[in-house]
Amino acid sequence: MKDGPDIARVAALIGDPARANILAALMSGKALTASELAQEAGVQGATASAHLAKLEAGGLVSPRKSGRHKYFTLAGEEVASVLEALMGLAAGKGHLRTRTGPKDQALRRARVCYNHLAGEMGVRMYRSLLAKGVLVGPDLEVSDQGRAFLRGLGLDLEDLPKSRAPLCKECLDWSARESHLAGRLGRGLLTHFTSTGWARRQEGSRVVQFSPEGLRQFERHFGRMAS
Amino acid sequence: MKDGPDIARVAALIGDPARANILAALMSGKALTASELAQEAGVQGATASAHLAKLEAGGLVSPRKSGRHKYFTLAGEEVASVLEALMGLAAGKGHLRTRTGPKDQALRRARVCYNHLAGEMGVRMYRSLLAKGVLVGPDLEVSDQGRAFLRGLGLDLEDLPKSRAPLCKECLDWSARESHLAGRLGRGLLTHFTSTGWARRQEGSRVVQFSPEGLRQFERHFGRMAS
DNA sequence: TTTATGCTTCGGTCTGTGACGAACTGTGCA
DNA sequence: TGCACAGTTCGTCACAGACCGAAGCATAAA
Repeated sequence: MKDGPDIARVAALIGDPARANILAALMSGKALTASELAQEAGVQGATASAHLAKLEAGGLVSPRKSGRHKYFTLAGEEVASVLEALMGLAAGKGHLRTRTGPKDQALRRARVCYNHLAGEMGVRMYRSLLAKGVLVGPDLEVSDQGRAFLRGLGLDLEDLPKSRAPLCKECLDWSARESHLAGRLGRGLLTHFTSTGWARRQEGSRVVQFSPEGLRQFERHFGRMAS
Repeated sequence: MKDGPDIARVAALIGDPARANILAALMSGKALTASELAQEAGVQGATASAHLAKLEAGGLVSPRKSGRHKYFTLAGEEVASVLEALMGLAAGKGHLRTRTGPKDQALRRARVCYNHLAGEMGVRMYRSLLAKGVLVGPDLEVSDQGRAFLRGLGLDLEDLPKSRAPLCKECLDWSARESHLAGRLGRGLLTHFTSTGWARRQEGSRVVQFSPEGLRQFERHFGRMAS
């Protein structure tokens, strides 16, 4: 039964603790330099460099040189998806790295997944968009009324950066075990929330913090959050 | 940034070639004995036993003793999902284990994913079910007209084995890069296809072979397949 | 230029772990 | 009762690869 793609290579790449830490750090969606990643991973620069070379060769991260710095990002949404799915498995088995604390609570509620909103609030938003008929069909197209709804939020689809990446894509959530919205629209919504001041990214973590006013607005458009 | 679950442990578990082969073999959905898995993985019995113990401790496979045999299956749909997602990544990077041959073609067209239908035909079926309104809403509930449609196929929801597992669940396809249907209904549909003789499982592989009549029926209900 | 900094390459050490054969346990069949 | 077979346990071995410090290149600032 040696059908199909070589799964072990990719998994082994993710399977090293240092590399896993690097990838987890990159899940924030930010581009980080080699030395920042070395610190995140808890290893020396030389070691991190070797790890990053492997990740790059394996197509999991993309480098971008800028001056004497080298910035790394995840290679794409698909990589982020797999990482979230793996977190789902690990969390389900109770292999939590840290005991569930207040920070963990915040992570479950709202966090950045690569470049879009995840956690309970991300799931809530996704379900609401489907229920309202903003996203329709198997391909998650934006309906006409959906465009109107988004404009009501202050977001115009035409303003989104154009690229070959799909407009809408679903991504499985490790904490809520349900899908949330990724893709260009997912990214657009998150940046919209932060740029309007409804939410802000917590420094050095993936937590997304909503302001009281931002939460009120969020609930007005997407329905009430439990508790 | 040591947030979240311990992803490295699970990934390392999958990252060993022998274990990856074992898991890939179990993706057929069949329960296999320790020695069969040893052969699949290409290692001696003792080695396989050690690997299986680790996989079991990690919660990726579930054992079931029967006489002097010990059968293993994947621990659940979620595990299968992650494996498919990993295959997607690996395939996308061109890390194909084998050069694309006729068998690979057949795998892309229709194959078993744990216990349900995947590949182009699985994706086609899933999209058709959504378009027809058989499955509705963010939770993929079966509508009333959906029940009628399924009865027309000869499948009664009441006949499905009851369990706590969700009725409908989506699973990402590595070859088509779109979702297909998992969950109890996904399983029910595949077994329905095989029990009516529309399709049969190819021995020792994950390929699903549709008979001419079966293909005709499939297309009548779910729309025409390309080429 | 010189100096400082970020990253990579090189050489060397060391731990982890995957591999095997052989011996042991337990179940089923004759 | 004895044999055959499935699976596990144990001891040993060997290799891969993770890690570090120091030296080597770059690029940017002084």
